[in-house]
Amino acid sequence: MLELSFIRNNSDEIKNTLKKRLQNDKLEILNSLLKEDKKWRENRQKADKLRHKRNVLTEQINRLVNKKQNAATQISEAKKLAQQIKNAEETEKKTIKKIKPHLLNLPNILHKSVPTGKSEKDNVQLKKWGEPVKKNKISHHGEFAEKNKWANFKTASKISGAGFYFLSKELALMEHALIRLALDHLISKNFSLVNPPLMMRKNFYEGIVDLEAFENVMYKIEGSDLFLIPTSEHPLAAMHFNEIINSKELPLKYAGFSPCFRKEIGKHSIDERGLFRVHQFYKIEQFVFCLPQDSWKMHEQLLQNTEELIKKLKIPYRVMNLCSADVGNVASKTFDVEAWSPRENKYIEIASVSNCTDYQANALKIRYRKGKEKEILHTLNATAIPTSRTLRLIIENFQTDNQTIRVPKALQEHMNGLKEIPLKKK
RNA sequence: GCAGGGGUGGCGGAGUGGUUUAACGCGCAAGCCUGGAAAGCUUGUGUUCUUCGGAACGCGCGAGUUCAAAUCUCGUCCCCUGCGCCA
Repeated sequence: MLELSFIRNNSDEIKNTLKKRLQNDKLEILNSLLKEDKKWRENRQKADKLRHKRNVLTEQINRLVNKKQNAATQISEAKKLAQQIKNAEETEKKTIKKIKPHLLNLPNILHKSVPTGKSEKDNVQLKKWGEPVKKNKISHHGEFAEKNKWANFKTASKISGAGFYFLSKELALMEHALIRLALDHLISKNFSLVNPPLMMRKNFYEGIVDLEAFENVMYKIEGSDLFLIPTSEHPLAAMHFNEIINSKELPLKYAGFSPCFRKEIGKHSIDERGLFRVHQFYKIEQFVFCLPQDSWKMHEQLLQNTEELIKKLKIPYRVMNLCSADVGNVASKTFDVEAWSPRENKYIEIASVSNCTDYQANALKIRYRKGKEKEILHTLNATAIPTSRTLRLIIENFQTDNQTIRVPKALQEHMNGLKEIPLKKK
């Protein structure tokens, strides 16, 4: 959520961002917001004056009552004020109610290094790593997993629906290995590990998540205002809600671990037989609170951490600088890390690294203290490893001709030393 | 789930309808002092609006009573204690 005072003084910058993001329809929201804000401030002054009058009268009454003198005149005068104040306050409330949704609708300001573009096709490739191998004969990862009894999509979809899966045996073990690999890596970089709540109240998502997520992405718990988390990013952000953090303690670096629950209604369909677009997966997330002047450097560092992990897995990847139309509303700039899929002969999205600047922290009132100053700090989030997609890419990239998978070296120590799965029968 | 107690600034903690409308302490910051530091002293330290004089709001959150609410009433969330239930 943008700061109201920022919006007042920087409407041109916001207009510019809206145009770049292809959200011209929101120009009206901005105008209406500025209008309502002006109205609110005018009404505020009117109400303040009335309340001041009442306070003066109250003080007089107070003095008279203490001296045991008659205050009837003042009391009746104050009574007359009551209705006027009530009216003014009601107008105030109404205006605020109009302003709030507008605030939630405006996206974060794009960083100047974000390329202008119209769709994901305009994302700019920053770097490439590894040798993408084209393979003609490669099994579909889902079928391959089913054949080895590592996954059961049929039964899962019967009992839970499409987009769910049972994982078993070596593949289930590999999921744990991936989690452990990511956690160890982040802990070695001084991140502190957090297992957050898996459900969170609606008001803590407001202003830190895209509005559409409530409808399209998040599962609501019936009979309460709790939502299942689509990523540990959200409870990690909310963890320091309404706090003032001493600048000496910054940056705060967290490694969040949780299952992620997503409805994903929208442009993309759910995988019938696969581990790519699913309703549930595990994710290790990097989340950072830092000083505003440090956030862009931190953004690069988080990307580097994510890259290091994929390099450890030896999966070829490339890094994309998302263009203006593709950066999410909450972020100011986002890198996507895309890993190579030999089956599809293309790179597919596996991680996302965002600097949300003060957008989330403003909504959650997370500030830092530096001398006398108190300011909103910056938040960043980045995928370390998402399990299901990574498992798919391992199955595809390390399939051998004799229908086994080489276990990436970095995972072997977390898989009882297994070098290849399934074990060949002698 | 039931009963009782509670929620006050960055923290601890006063205040139980009306005396400048959050005392006092700690922490933090700036200044003085110092060769430098510590200690000490002084000042500052909730939010918003403002015509920069001030003003309004603020005691978990939301309603209400009253001329006036941290204080009274109702709802709600959370914490503590005890009992119950449970993996």
